[in-house]
Amino acid sequence: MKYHHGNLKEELISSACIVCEADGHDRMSLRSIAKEAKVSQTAPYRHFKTKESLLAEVSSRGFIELKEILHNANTKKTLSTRDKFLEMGQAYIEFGLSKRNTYDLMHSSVIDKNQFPELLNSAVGTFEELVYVLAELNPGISAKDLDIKCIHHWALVHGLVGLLRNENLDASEIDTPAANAMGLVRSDIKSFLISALEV
Amino acid sequence: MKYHHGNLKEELISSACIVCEADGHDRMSLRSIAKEAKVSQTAPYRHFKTKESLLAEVSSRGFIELKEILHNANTKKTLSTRDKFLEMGQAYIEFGLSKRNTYDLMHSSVIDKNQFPELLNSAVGTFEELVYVLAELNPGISAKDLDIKCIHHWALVHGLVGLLRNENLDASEIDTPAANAMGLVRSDIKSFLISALEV
DNA sequence: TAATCATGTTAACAGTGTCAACATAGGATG
DNA sequence: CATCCTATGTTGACACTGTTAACATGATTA
Repeated sequence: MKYHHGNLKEELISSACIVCEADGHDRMSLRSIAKEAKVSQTAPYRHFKTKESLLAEVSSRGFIELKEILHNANTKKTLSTRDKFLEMGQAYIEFGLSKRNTYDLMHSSVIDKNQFPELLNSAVGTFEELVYVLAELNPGISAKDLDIKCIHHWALVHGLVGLLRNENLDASEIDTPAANAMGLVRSDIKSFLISALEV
Repeated sequence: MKYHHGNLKEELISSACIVCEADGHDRMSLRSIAKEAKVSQTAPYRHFKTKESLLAEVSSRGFIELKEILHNANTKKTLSTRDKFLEMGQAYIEFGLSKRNTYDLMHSSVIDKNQFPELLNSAVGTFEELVYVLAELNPGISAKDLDIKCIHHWALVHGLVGLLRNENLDASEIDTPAANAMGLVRSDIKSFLISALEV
């Protein structure tokens, strides 16, 4: 039983990633993940100033993973630019729905991104993938219009994730226009994207 | 000093609404709002089974207020249908940005909406305002297409709020495409809506 | 008047983030 | 090699949290 762990910081982060996704970031306690690493409850404070800064690391990794996913969609060589774009949209939504709690953390206000420059970088970096493909899709577009188009499409998929995630009406216990529409979109996200993005 | 408060439930709710908006729902403690009402820390449990159920009430009121705001925008008699629609979009975004923390709570996953039928009703009820104006704007549209259009536009404004809220880059401390675009859109939301909604 | 019941209180529990004070190990320096 | 420094661990404590159980009060109702 050695006194020093050797790889504690990394283990805490990856453990936090797992717990956050499994239980939600608000249900994750610093003490519990310290215990999981077989380490005292205050050991994490040697590596993270606060709980928030550990969560910032988790969030940052989420953005990095999302960026990779988008990048993969954007570099499928067999696809046309338009299809790459659609693929990215689907990939984004899939990430938001499958990594639900992590996605939640990434857009949560419990972390002040301005306090964590690295996180801020990861977050805005994700944006770049969208810029690339939209530039390719709209040759000759002005920088300003390109930026606005990015916001437009990003907002759309981000908003859709929010709606599909929060209004979990797929249990179809209630019968309202909102529930019906949600189910409709969910069952065929690609068609929705084609009509909404008008590409 | 009377033993019974008389109007505790209502006071707790309105107090919770204020604190939630001021500090964020995660920083609100049941004890602090009990103290504010000059009542013991366990008194709230006579009116709310858990803290979550008090937050559900706050969230529900948020949806009701939002619905009213949208309804007001939708019933400005001097406006054309198209302008009413734009007004609603702006009003939605304005609500999301000004009642930031309340909006956060409304879309937070700390409350399981399925456990609070009244909250669920308030939430989906907000959707209806959008249905009305879009139906008027698209005469003869099929029910299915109408639903999908609603999702589309709702997702757009909801997503935009999320982006503008989370990536608080208006301090312009960093200079990236994302930050620039965000500032651009923020400074003229109406123009953005016109181009994005293509109305 | 007497009983019931909604609504308050106090005391306690387990759990939380965080800090101060101390312990240990391993690498740098003489 | 001996010594010190620093990074990294531990223990104990503090104030705070949500929540429950047991008890008190006062208004309504039989």
